[in-house]
Amino acid sequence: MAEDTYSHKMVKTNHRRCRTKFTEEQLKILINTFNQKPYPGYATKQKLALEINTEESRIQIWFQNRRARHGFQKRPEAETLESSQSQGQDQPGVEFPSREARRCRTTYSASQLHTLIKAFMKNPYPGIDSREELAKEIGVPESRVQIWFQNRRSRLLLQRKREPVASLEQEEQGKIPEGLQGAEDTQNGTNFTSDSHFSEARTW
DNA sequence: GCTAATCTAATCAACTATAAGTTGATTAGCACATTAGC
Repeated sequence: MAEDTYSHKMVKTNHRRCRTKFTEEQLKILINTFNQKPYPGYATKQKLALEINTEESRIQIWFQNRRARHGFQKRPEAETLESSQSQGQDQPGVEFPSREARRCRTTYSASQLHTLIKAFMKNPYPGIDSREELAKEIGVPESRVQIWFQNRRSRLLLQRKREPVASLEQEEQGKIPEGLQGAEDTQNGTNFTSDSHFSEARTW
């Protein structure tokens, strides 16, 4: 991460991403935007990121945490461009404008996928350093690598639950990532066991 | 239909201030998260 590029203070940690420390001015802008637009689209997040000189992915996380911790009403379902104009009336001052455009969907090439899958088989929980290295290698933002690993783990867990027998056979044939077979995470010394289904072995 | 993007809820962990609260980062998702682009 080009942490020196950004104006917020970064604190070095071992395996996780450095904790972002927003300045008062940055928080003021974030809170102000949140009060008007608790579900910003990609364009808004990008604009905010430029404005307060941070990464768009940090804005995303900040909004997620903010929504979760401030008793905020969940996003109304089935918003449409036409009907959404009247949304948000239950919360004075809060807009639920038409759902803004998402980030453009990333399309991975065969070689990018090959690299990602290879890395996943080595360690399904890469730390920030590994993710950044991978991101650099395949030429995508680190945040995309993080999302790819999240989705990959999710799909694999789902697949294991739906087809436990088939998954076992795959494991026997070595098709399941080592991380599910008790391989060691060399970055933090954490052991992953197949029974743990990833999460219970997380001991940051 | 597949899967990237997004979401909630729970939890970990750094920080501030010195025991506990705040908040950024990470994770799973269970009648198997949902939404949406290709």
